[in-house]
Amino acid sequence: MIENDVFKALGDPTRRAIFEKLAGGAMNGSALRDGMAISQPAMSQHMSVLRAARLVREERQGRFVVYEVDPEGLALILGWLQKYRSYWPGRVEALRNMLKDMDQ
Amino acid sequence: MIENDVFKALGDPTRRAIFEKLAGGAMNGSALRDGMAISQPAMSQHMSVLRAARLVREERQGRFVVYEVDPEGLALILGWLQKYRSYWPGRVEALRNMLKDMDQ
DNA sequence: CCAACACATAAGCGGATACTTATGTGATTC
DNA sequence: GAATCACATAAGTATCCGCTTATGTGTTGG
Repeated sequence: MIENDVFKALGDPTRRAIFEKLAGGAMNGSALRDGMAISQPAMSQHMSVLRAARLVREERQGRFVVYEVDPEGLALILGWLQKYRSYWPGRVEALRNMLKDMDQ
Repeated sequence: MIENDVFKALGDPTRRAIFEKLAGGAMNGSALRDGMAISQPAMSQHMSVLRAARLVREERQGRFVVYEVDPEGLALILGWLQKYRSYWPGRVEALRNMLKDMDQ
């Protein structure tokens, strides 16, 4: 149940911070790590969780592994949210219209 | 950090099932419970988590507590997703397919 | 009143989770 | 080819989570 993995992955503030940083541009683990008070194994484990949730994908480049946002995970959340579209509040009306545009 | 609460709340399949059932219409705890193999205290605890995440709100009616979807929680997720909307477009196709699946 | 009902809270338990230190694997550079 | 670097994996630990049973709180109706 990958839907579960996405929500669980994002249910941790450290992983959301990592994801947000990655959304600014692809980078390797060391680059991700600096500025963050997190050990190398911890980062590696978080990346593994994010990858399983399809929020992040990776590509090996020499001795580096470059991580980048995988849109698939976001699409999973969007798909889940679609089921409850009728409850979306007026404040996100613009967002709803945007999805409508994308839908056709 | 309420954003954390939303993702954590949805990172449990039982709670997503409860939420989905509630999305079909407001109801009390006992009504929620039947058809689900879940004890009364467990349900009460789940409702507490969902309420804290602003995914559900409640209203006491006599000796019943009627629960209903609180759009605020969904808005929080949408708000979070919006930060990464530049990653959405490539996935419209997947979203459409997901919608198609859900339609049947 | 009090019995029945709807729900919340307390306490305890097993498994999951996020971290740590130590070590392994693979690639690069000198 | 040895040292170094980037990352993964192993193993241990403390905390968190979701469940259970038992009990408490508040409401309704006989």
